[in-house]
Amino acid sequence: MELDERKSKILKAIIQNYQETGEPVGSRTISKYSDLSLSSATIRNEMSDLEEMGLIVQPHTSAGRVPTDLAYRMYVDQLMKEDREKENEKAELSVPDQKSDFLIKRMDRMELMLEQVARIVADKTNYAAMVSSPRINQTKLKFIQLSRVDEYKLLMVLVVEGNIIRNKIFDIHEDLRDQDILSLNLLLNSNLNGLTMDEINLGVITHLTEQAGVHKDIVNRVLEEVAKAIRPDHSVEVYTSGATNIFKYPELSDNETASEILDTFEEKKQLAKALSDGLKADGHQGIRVYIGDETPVDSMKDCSIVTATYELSDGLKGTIGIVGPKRMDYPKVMKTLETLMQQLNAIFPKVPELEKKEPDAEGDVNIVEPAEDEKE
Amino acid sequence: MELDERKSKILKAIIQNYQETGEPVGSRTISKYSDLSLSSATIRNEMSDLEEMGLIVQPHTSAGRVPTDLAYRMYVDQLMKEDREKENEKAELSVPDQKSDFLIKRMDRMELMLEQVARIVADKTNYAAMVSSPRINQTKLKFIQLSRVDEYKLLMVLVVEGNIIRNKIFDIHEDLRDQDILSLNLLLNSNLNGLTMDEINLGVITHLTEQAGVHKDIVNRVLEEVAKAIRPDHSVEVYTSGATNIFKYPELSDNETASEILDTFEEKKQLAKALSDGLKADGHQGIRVYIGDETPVDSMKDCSIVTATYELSDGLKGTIGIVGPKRMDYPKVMKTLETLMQQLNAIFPKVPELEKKEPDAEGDVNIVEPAEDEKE
DNA sequence: ATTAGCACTCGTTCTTTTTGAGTGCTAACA
DNA sequence: TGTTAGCACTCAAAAAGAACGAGTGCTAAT
Repeated sequence: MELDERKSKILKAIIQNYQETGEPVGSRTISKYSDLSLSSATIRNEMSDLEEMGLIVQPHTSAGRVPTDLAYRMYVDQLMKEDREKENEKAELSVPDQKSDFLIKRMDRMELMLEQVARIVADKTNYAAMVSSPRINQTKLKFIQLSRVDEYKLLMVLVVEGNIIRNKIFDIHEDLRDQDILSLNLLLNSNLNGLTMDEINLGVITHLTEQAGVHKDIVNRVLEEVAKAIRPDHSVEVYTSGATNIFKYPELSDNETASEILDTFEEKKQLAKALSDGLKADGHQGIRVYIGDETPVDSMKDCSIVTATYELSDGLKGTIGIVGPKRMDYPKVMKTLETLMQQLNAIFPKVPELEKKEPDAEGDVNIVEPAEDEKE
Repeated sequence: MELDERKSKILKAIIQNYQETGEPVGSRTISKYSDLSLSSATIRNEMSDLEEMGLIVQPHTSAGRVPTDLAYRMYVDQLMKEDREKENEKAELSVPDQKSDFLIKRMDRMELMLEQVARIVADKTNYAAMVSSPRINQTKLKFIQLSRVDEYKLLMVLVVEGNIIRNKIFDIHEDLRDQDILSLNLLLNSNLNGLTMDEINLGVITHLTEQAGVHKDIVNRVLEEVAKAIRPDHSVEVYTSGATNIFKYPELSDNETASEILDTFEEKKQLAKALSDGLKADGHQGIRVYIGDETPVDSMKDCSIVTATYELSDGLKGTIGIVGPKRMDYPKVMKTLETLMQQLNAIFPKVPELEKKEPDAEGDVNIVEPAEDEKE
């Protein structure tokens, strides 16, 4: 059977109506709701066809129709598109940044900012939001330094490309003069700086340990940490917000389902997996839509997930995702994500290296500066 | 009216039965359940008295009785105590530590460890758990260092007592020779190390800025960060786990209530407030119980909260809390928290300063070392 | 003081009835 | 040939009613 113009319109009307009400939608409703003026009887005939095509089903005889996953897929891939040009109701969500910070107090850490982004998206859309911290793909070591903290403790500071900082405190049991520390620093910096994971090969390592002499175990421990710091797929944090929004959708808020979904949100590992999925293949403009069974997470078979990939200046890529009922407002969600991406890109311009900062009097914040102690 | 021996027993029986079943408990049940062999009629008379005393109520005529908040209060304060000596079913929960780390992979950060503690407690009790990171009361600055990262960026590393590390990257717009950095470091360390918040007074500050000469704005920015790092009541993280456990208790799992509670768990600020409450006045062994309306959080009027204060070696104090229905198993929960405290204390012994670490070959972990970049 | 007995209450559960939204089909119409 | 009015039919959900039974309070006997 053919999905002609009229059938499309009817299907779209059904989807949109169902999106709003959450109730199965009947022929009479469409007859009035849509602009094509047809009697309910005609609509019924068309609906019958649509059902045969597997695009809608009725929960029981004498109920209205509900779109199937297939219909949503079709909606997202085709039907929706046509409207999207017109629809220009400026999605005015404000990403917290340094300049217009009326929404946010201080955003001096990436972590806070991602949390805020999640919150804003969740508030704006009324769905649940999740954001994965960017993961680094191939990072250069930029700076390394050892310093003595007290008699038995050595502090190591690593800075990698993107100004991500990593600290580690070592206990030392051996004698170590300040002079030794100095030369170790020199040794490490001159040999390691600017190198990527791959470039630190056995040659470099043996050279280092040889040079280190008696302190070679310190060098080894340093190398271990370096490896951790620049390892490509080092684990990813996930920030979430608005998980309880699912209670706004009856089809998700029976205890069984809700509990499972919320569990997943608490146990962020699975979310991380779902989000990193989107990183691999960039669909249309980096936005991907998973409908029902397509979702990579078991507990969300009754949901849809929309993800988008963001990229910060240093090539740090992360994903932001929205979880809602299958009847979610796809156009709105996708629009939201799109403008969000644009804004993020505007804030973090893709200047290859050494982007010059405009010197603004006070507290000009380092955008990528996640490393701090765990407080505040 | 007098709460005699028998009434106590009956009340206790009611509470315990209700704790298990969640259903109003009737006279017949008690007549059989409790060891005092009395007919249901007698129990009924006593119950009538208990109701008059405000210790139990019936949801409606012809229903069993349910304990009031007052009854729980009495139970926690008195009734329960008697049994607690006998009850020695060793609460075997294993705090993740370095030695017995079968439960945990790597605990090289406080953050991870607190998360794990929350998880374990939640799993063990079947209630929701929350843990606040320790807050520092009066901290000394231990170490400070500036280093150049690249032409326009200066990295500052602070270490404060307890080996908490804080990083900050400054943009610099002025000329700064390596020699200048060295002397700045010298200047800062010799003047600030070992000082607490209070001791860094105007005298010290003016002396510093004077000495700094042209670089006095750098010093100012450093001081600003120092202030943040050692500020006494710097904000507190809260780790939670098992929030969805509330679905196990029907009285909490209608959508309205559940949604509110879960919201509170997502919005951790309120939890932080509730937890910090316990820090102030140490009740019996640091364990406090809030029943129903006593809870400091509005959305948890239908819950009870049990909190305990833990203290790590460096005088870092935090709170761990358990949220459950008012009919929670108080003895079990309190027991759990008690043994947990003991274990934490065992792992972090209260040696005043410079606790000697047993040198174990590899990766001897710094217990208090929260500061790292946001990954892993 | 305790208890057996009994009438009474009232939420829960099960069954029945009613309602109405929605369908499919047919026959008439343009 | 496509559209529509009309009508019988279905079935979930809502409303109404009946039966149940857990639990109570009271009284009278022990």
